[in-house]
Amino acid sequence: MKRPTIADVARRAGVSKGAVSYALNGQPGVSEATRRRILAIAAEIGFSPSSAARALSGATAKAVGLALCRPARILGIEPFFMELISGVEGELAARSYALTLQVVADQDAEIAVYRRWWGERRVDGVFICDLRLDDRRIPVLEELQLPAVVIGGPGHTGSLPSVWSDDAAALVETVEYLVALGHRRVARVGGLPGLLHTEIRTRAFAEVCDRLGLPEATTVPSDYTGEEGARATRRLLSSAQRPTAVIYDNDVMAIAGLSVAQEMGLAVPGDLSIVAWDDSPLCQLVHPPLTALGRDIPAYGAHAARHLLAAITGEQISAFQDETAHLTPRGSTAPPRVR
Amino acid sequence: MKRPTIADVARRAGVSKGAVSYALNGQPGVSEATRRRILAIAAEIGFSPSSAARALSGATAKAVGLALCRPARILGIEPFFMELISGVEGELAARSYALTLQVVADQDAEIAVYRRWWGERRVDGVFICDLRLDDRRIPVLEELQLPAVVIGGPGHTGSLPSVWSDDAAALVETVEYLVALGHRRVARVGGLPGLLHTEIRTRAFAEVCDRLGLPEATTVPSDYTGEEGARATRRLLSSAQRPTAVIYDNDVMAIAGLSVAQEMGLAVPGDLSIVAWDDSPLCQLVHPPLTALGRDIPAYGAHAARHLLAAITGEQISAFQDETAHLTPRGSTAPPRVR
DNA sequence: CTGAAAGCGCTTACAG
DNA sequence: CTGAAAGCGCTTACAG
Repeated sequence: MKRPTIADVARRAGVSKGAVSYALNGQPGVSEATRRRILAIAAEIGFSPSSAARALSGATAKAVGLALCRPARILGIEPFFMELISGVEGELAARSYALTLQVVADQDAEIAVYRRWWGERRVDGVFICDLRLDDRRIPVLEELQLPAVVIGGPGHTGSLPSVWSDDAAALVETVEYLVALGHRRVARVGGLPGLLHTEIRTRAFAEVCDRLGLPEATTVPSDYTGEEGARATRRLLSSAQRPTAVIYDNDVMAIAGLSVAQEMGLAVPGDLSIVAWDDSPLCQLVHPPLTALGRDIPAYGAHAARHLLAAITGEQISAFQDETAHLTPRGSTAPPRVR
Repeated sequence: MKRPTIADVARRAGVSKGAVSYALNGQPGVSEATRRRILAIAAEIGFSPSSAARALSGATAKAVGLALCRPARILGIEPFFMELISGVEGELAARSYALTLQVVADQDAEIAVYRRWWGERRVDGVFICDLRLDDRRIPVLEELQLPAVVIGGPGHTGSLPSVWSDDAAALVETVEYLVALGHRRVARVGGLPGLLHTEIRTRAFAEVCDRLGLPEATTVPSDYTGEEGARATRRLLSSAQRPTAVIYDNDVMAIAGLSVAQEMGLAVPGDLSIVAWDDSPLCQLVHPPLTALGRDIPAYGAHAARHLLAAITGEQISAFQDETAHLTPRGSTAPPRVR
């Protein structure tokens, strides 16, 4: 089947190709009646302008890029990215933008992808995830002047705009809640060290514990997998002064921690309270259901997409603060049992 | 920063644009020495050919499309798609193909996306997931002659090639295993009705139960969510002749079923054995760990990608049978406790 | 082996 | 308001 071109539409409408282009793009230069007729014909013969031709003649590629740098098993098990993508897509689809996805092995590969996309003019802009301290991607994107929105922060984004959520505040709220329940020995199983949001949470945890006069604010670093979450939990629960509450940096580790507690004969929440960051449906599937820090991730993605599209059209945008995660208490937290 | 074009490379190399094109694409027409020099210069100034220009001049778009038709919360919670995408990406990246992802609301929207992609020449081919009986997407893709690979089957793919796994065989193996353990009342919580693989499993379940002389092979339809899995489980466990073993069509429903059993005071596996289809890391996070039917999903995606790329280059390909899921027995299955 | 040129399908000033 | 034409950056026959 032959793809219809703008010339086919022009011929059938009895106008020039230029007129068709104006009509399609909502530009002045054609009468309203002609525009209607052209649009009707285009729809009738199933015409969509060639994205290549459009991109080549100076218009935009109508595509944005997302490079993800996580191994397959972590990517699969964390609902975060798919929920984010769903939200991004909603916003993009409304403007007929495509999302180009690439899974990369490391930061060098990711930077190479950005350079290639830029050279190929394949995307009009990109999202940056998993921001790091001194992130090497930032200066590259600044140099290329490729529109970009950082999903994360605050700060450490160079001159790039960002969409972020106040993790420090959410963590403080959580610790204060646990302390209000009567907990004094609170520990944390953290995400990958080096990621900005991990560091922000770690610092906030240390500060709030210090402020509230809690003994030692232990953060055990981990990598978001269930295995590591389980191992970290065993270590914490085997110590002489074991914690009565643990905060996990994602839901999968929290579920693994719950299993470990049960396997070690500790009652949840009687002997151990558990809080999960990222409130996915998984948290409500286990027994007891997990108290969790949640927020609307698809909406977060939608905001990021909206800002990226604005940046592409040349609007001057800066940092946007998304909602702060809120705590939903469920069965996994309670006052510590007196021993 | 200005993007380098083929003309920049040609100028610096002192050759024509045509020569640069030949050198870049490994075509004859330039000497080996010249080719090397051109490639070195291209690398030096960071030149990547414009994908738009390339696509416009008759070459391929160097992109394939994947449209996903599931709501955000299901998309997020099922590791399947992200694992599939990871595998697809590995194969695509090796050939510098991009993956264009689109989340759609329903089949009509999905079909519209295919027509648009085709008209825009945005992709060279597409993957089709979640095959249905009498799938309306098949004739559209045949009509458009857009290269496509169906991820699913066997059969019901019209003239399109497919990559599939023998779900019927896996289900039979599972039921036979449960019967060998001594189970007689086996039930199943199925996936979305209408999806081909759901129907294949349902039919295989009915047949094997009949062959082995088991009483009534009940399949309760569901939708892959934990809530529905829990509800279906409550219904099954509340019946007079409750099953002693349940097979779930995904891991999330199985985990929900485990919670329901515990909430109803039934021991797993003593009173109830549980088998999950899709052996994600989640299955090992719960207590007891779930016996599961698993296979290598990233590899499945890689095979699909390899076949799609072959179809795009015009190779004649047909159906490819991937490995059959195999059962990994864990703590959630055992002989039924005598009552 | 190399160079000059046409053409892919659009967009967008520029005349009418 | 409309038409003719240049140009985006490649690929690929066609001459030399």
